[in-house]
Amino acid sequence: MGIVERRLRQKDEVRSSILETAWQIVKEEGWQSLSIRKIADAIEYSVPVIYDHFANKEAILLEFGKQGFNLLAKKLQQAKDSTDDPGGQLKAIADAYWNFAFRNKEYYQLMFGLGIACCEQEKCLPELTPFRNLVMEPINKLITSNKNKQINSCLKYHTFWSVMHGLISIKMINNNTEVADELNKLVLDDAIDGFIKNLKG
Amino acid sequence: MGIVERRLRQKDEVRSSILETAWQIVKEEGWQSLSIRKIADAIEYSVPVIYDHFANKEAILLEFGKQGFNLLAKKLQQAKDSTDDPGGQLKAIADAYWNFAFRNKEYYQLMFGLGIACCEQEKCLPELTPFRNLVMEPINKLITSNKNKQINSCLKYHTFWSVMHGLISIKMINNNTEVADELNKLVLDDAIDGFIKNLKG
DNA sequence: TGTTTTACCTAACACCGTTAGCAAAGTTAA
DNA sequence: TTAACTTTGCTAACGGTGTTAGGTAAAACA
Repeated sequence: MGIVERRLRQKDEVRSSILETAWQIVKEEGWQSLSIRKIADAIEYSVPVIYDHFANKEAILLEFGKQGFNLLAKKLQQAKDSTDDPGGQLKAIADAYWNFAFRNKEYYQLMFGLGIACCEQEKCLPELTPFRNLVMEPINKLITSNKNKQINSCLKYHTFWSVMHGLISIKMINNNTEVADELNKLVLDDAIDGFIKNLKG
Repeated sequence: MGIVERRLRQKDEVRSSILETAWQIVKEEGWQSLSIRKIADAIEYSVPVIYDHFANKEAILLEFGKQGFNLLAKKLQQAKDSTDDPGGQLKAIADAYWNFAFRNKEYYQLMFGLGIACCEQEKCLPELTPFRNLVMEPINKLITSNKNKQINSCLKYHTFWSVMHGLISIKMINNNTEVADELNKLVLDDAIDGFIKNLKG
């Protein structure tokens, strides 16, 4: 009897509509003004229904954080697959990371915004491992083709990531004030070029 | 007649005690749990009194943001004054910036935390100009002693700052998980070394 | 001493996240 | 078909938030 299945399906539909609606609110008003009551209003259910699907508000934000990490991983994979040259791969990855951040500002802020749901706990860090492996491989290749093999690749991975995040954060903070958009692209290229040059020795 | 002066003095004392109390709460419970009512309770005044001194809660946070920028500027100035060698100056500045961030975590998060009072508006950016000038000078010196003088120093300043911020943010997000503390220092040195090497050409 | 300004408070408004408890509907078994 | 049970969804509340309107009592001034 498919009754129980239909029920599960219906429950899943409510869950989905919660996420969809929440995401729409985040996109339109920013995640700071997302509220349980707004979601409930929009999906035309009462407030407590939402708590049948999510433990609390943070769990909803966390869901988006995970979505973001998965989407990012996909984009970075595609970037890496676009070429075989390790240096080119790093450049492509950096570019894809950059584009992801600004084409999905809401995701990025949710994923890395200080003080918010995701990434403060260790829980959600597993989603980062694909990223790590992705970046680590070309770095390792560049190092092995280098004279000075004493370089710590884990350290280099960390540097790469931090540099990326820094460039993006500062641009997001400055928003459209002060620094022109083309300049920001130059800053990215500059930093990544320097990083790769440094890797090659 | 000093009556009006005494009054102003008393009013200033209340203002100061608001800021002191607020800062204590921020240090003890984090800025996310700072509330007007908590401040009012602690200073033993009613809630609306606080609005005689600050337009709203954000204005209080903004005040701390400004304090933070001024303190940072002082620390960086000291760092720069510690040596005459431009490369050494950049290193010292980077070190001081790093230390400031982690010794004054609350300040740093208030200054750069996405979605919070400071630095989303253009208003508070003036406080950043000392930092800019400070970093720009040694960068310019390094460039002029370089063969390839086509390098844009404004771009380099921006890169320097972004890299710094990225390293710090990622460490703050990861907190004490995953990456050891000594490694983080290495990452900083690595990135800044690479940056300076790149500058020298 | 009466008038005006200032300081301060109570009480409210409109939100927020979260939960207890109840009513209605749907499902199952006798 | 009826009775028992489970699920679903609601109302209403609790305790919290930022913010403000309006009134009172004290202080300063004429």
